[in-house]
Amino acid sequence: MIDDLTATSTLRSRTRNAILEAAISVFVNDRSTSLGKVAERAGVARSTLHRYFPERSDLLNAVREYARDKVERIRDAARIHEGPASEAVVRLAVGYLEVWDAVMWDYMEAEAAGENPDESEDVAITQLIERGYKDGTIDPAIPNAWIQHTMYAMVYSAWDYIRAGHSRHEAAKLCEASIRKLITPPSHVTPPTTRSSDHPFG
Amino acid sequence: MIDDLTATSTLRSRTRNAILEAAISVFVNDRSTSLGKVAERAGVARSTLHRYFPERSDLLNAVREYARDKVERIRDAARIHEGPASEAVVRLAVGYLEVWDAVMWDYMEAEAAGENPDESEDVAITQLIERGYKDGTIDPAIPNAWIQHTMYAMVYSAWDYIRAGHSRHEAAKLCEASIRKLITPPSHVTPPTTRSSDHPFG
DNA sequence: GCAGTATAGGACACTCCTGTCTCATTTTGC
DNA sequence: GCAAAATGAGACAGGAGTGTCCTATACTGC
Repeated sequence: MIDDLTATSTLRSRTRNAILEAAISVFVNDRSTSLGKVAERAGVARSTLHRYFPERSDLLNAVREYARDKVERIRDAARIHEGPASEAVVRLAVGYLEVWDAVMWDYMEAEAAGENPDESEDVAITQLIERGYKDGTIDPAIPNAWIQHTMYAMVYSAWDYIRAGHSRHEAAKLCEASIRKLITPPSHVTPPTTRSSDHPFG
Repeated sequence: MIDDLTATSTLRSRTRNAILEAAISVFVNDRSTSLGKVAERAGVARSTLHRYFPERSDLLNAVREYARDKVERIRDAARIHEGPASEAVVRLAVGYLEVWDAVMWDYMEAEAAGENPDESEDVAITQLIERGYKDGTIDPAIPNAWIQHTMYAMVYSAWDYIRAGHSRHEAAKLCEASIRKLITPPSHVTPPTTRSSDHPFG
């Protein structure tokens, strides 16, 4: 689990983290949740919350940064420059599943802020998919933007599948297999790094 | 376009429909939008809105019913009992794309209301997929619930793809092709009803 | 054209959320 | 154990949304 993020075990940062975690977990469902409920969720008095984040916008900005860091950390861990591009995409997706609330936040932020078409596209991921076109592990007939959309959609599916009562492990396996199906070129066989002895839906 | 739904051209029902359309289009983005903004969006005074729906909950209930009807109408039009099950799933998905706001609403409602696992599963769709397992057009290795999740996810992807500036036609095509990739059994070739001369990503 | 109906616009009290205070209590670091 | 720091609990005014009401205006069917 990636939980002790910036956990400099001092009280201040523990409280701050508790508030941010509560905020992100609550705001992904309803962005207009009252600060009172955020504080309650964090196990903290509303006055304390205001001490850390004087105005609502301060909290929102902090959550923005917090989520961005969280997602970037996962992206780094996915080593998207290593191995076949298609497998890197799968690793990235499974990683995203771990910090879905932050990913969701980032995604919504990008949508809300960016009025330009496809501003939500991430440069690093766009390049990763380009690499996949070249190394032959991603079907070049599928537009880059569409692959990004469907990757996020699969992660969301998996997260929702977990929420519906299924195991995280099963959801991750299904998510992996589905993404491979979506992006693998028609003629391509199972990528080398994957143990092909396992049935995709084991 | 499916627009003149219950359009009994009388003024009352036209106003009512305008309010409901405005409500659903606004609430899918932010469930807590003020009634003033809903009224403004509908081109109607707030007092008029209150005349039709005295309390906020009345409007919410009406939207719930309105969305449900809209989705059911699309489902009927998709003729899910005809032809290969996989193609029926594709037809259903493309239909859902037409009334995405209503589908989204239904989905969120089911999630919010249902605390039981998988309550969001729809009986008719569950049976459709079961039929697909039997007629060999849907991979029986993929769990029924997962197929439903991914189908919704693909429709969402397509809708978001459109919102990002791409054409509705392209989004629908990509959605179709992706769903086929996801659910078709490994050994299965292009289903009979589809013109196999077209490249899936034309 | 006329009576009946529907609407726009605004006033009003009420509730909830917000941001700012203050003060007592608890926890930390030494 | 003690001083400093952090927290909890509550008061308070201002703002926004809600629900109810009323009146003048625009529209409908006959």
